[in-house]
Amino acid sequence: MRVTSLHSWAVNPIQAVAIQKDLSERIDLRLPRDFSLRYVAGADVSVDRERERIYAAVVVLSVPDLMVVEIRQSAMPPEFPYVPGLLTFREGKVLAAAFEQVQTPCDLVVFDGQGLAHPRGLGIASHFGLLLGIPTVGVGKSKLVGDYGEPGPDKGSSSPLLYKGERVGTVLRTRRGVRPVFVSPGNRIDHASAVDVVLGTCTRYRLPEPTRQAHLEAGRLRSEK
DNA sequence: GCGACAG
DNA sequence: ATCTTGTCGC
Repeated sequence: MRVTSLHSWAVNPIQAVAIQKDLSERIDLRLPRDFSLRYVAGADVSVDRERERIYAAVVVLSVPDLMVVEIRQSAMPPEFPYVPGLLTFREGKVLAAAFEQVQTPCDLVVFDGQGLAHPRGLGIASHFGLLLGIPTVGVGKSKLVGDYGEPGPDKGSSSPLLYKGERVGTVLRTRRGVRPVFVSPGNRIDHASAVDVVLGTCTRYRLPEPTRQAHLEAGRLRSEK
């Protein structure tokens, strides 16, 4: 996959915020007219503070069978601290290196984190949506910003996530009884479609397969040796 | 000043 | 994110 160089990764928190404000203006929540989901990818990272190493994995699955068809990994020293709201600048560089190796023509990517549901409207899913040029969805295990009502207990139950008077995502129950996940559009996708993609890629676990598989692969890379 | 705070 | 086996509950 081609990762557009819209900016440097060698920045400080002040510059990172400026980049987010600038890029957020380019977010488009409209689904491409010719969109069809044949291959979906998932991305995630694992961090080893002891070895001072951050491991990334991008896994591609076919749709609708959800079989893993490609796995790409990358590792490097962390160069940016974890700061709520600036996650992309900690995980971005190593993730980009993994995406560059992907050969399968992916139609959409699911990220472990927020998309639109971010202080400046540019969570990791939105940011990479711009860098990759294809639809992206953010699926966070917890909330970063916004208010919501607890969704019902059944799988598929949801409630809108609101922030500053706007809808920024959906709090979605992906399995009966489990804690809900926070789904938000990255770029080039709407709220309803984002939820459809998540429900369509969830099997027997709380997290969708793309992200779940990526999480496992990042962990395996970290464990080898 | 106080509370919130993706991974 | 990460430290970590068994165990309580649907």
